[in-house]
Amino acid sequence: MKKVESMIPIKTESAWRGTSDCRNCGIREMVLFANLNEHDFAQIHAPIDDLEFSQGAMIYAEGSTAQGVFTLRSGIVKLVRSTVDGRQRIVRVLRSGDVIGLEALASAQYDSDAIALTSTSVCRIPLGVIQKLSSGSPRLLAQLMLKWQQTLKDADDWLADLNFGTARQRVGNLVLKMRTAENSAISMLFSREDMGAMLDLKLETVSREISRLVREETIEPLDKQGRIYRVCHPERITAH
Amino acid sequence: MKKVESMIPIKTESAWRGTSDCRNCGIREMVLFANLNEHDFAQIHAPIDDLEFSQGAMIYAEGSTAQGVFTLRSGIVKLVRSTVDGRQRIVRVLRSGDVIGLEALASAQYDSDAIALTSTSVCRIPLGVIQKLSSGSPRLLAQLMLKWQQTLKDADDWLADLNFGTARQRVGNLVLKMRTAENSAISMLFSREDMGAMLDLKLETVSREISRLVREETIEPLDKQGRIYRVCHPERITAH
DNA sequence: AGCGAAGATTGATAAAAATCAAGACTTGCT
DNA sequence: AGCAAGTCTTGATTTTTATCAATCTTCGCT
Repeated sequence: MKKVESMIPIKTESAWRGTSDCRNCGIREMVLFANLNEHDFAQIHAPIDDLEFSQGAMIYAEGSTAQGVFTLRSGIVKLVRSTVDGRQRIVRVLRSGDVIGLEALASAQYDSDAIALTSTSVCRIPLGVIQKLSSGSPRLLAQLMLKWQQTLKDADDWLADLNFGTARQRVGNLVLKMRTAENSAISMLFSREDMGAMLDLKLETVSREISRLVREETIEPLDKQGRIYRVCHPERITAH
Repeated sequence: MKKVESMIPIKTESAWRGTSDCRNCGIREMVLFANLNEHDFAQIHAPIDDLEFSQGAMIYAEGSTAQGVFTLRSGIVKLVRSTVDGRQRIVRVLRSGDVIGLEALASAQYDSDAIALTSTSVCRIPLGVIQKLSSGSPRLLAQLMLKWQQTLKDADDWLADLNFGTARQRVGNLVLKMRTAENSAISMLFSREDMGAMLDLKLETVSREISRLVREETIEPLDKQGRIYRVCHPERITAH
């Protein structure tokens, strides 16, 4: 009953880019180490690796033993679960500043596959580092709570916004959700098959709804492969 | 555009049943205070209230300021979010031993409505108690991580299992998920409208699929209102 | 530049679910 | 017991989405 996709060998190439200098990290305010002080940093004894994954590479597999928690510096990552009947369901998509694999802190294993949708740069923080800091630094503890809460809210948002209503509404809401942080008029999408797995729609239906949005001039394609769009009239998606 | 349901005045009756004696709580192993010792308990200075909510009562509202986190001692609670277009979406259902409103720890407000589906008994733990203990007790901290992780996994499970596939599969999976802890052959369901809001199906579709399961003798009704069923052949739901 | 593979689009048709509508069953109330 | 309100069930029909199938585009490769 295995689907063809699962036959394709999973790429696992990742490149070690060095050890992170967290004190001077460009996205430090967004992530776990946001408000640590020198005393906190002094307690970090294990190296925090800076890793690079290419598109399609698997960052970790569902059920595998966890070495650490990841911070997504750049790129887009999908969390995939296999359902009872063997199909693949994308439960969420993560972007810069998000924490990947937080669940490992509690159970030392991952609850889903994490796969890079674009080439991706992450920091891997060993579980021991977080465990040590969480009891010693109230600053990290607060940040950790915040990340748990954001992750949970994200999960619920994903369910409430993207898996409810007609195909038109779902595709529209995904377009809105995938607008970039830098420019809220630009939305970066995925392959039609991945979008289908996110929205519980078939890829043809996704394609039709995207085409319709383009035809109605609500969005405008900016590339030739149908991945980047300008959102001209977001209000037309929200409305109705 | 408001739906009729939202016009119905929300019942808020709750009864104070006293102050909890957490040391001797019957479900202590299941919940936050699982492995606290005497020293930890001595640090609890605010009273933990034992509250009772009747069916349909709201435990808290989305966006409201949080006084505490709740532990569900008995009963069933739905978490409801209003979507952009004003409809109601049930994001999850919680049962005995689950923690309600964990998100309040990070942001001091709740991310959804919590409404009792049956009459319900909860403990309310003031935020301050958990904040104090989480920095002082590694035992509570570990338990807290575990609850975050369980809650997140629950959310993702809900999405992957219950909002994917045909109406038949969704209703079937809900029946399986709602089997009671005491007797895995008994499943306790909800109003067809609530089930629809959980599965993103219309109530008539839910009704038809339940009828079909009964007709095919996969499940057997045990009450007259269609809330309690015996699951005779769980394998028929999983299969195909 | 031409070829081939992978992905996207579009069309025709079938299947699934929503909608509209009627009737049946439960339960609480007087 | 009888009535009323609410919920559940079932049927007929329409709308939406899936399925099957045929191009069309883009992009990497030689």
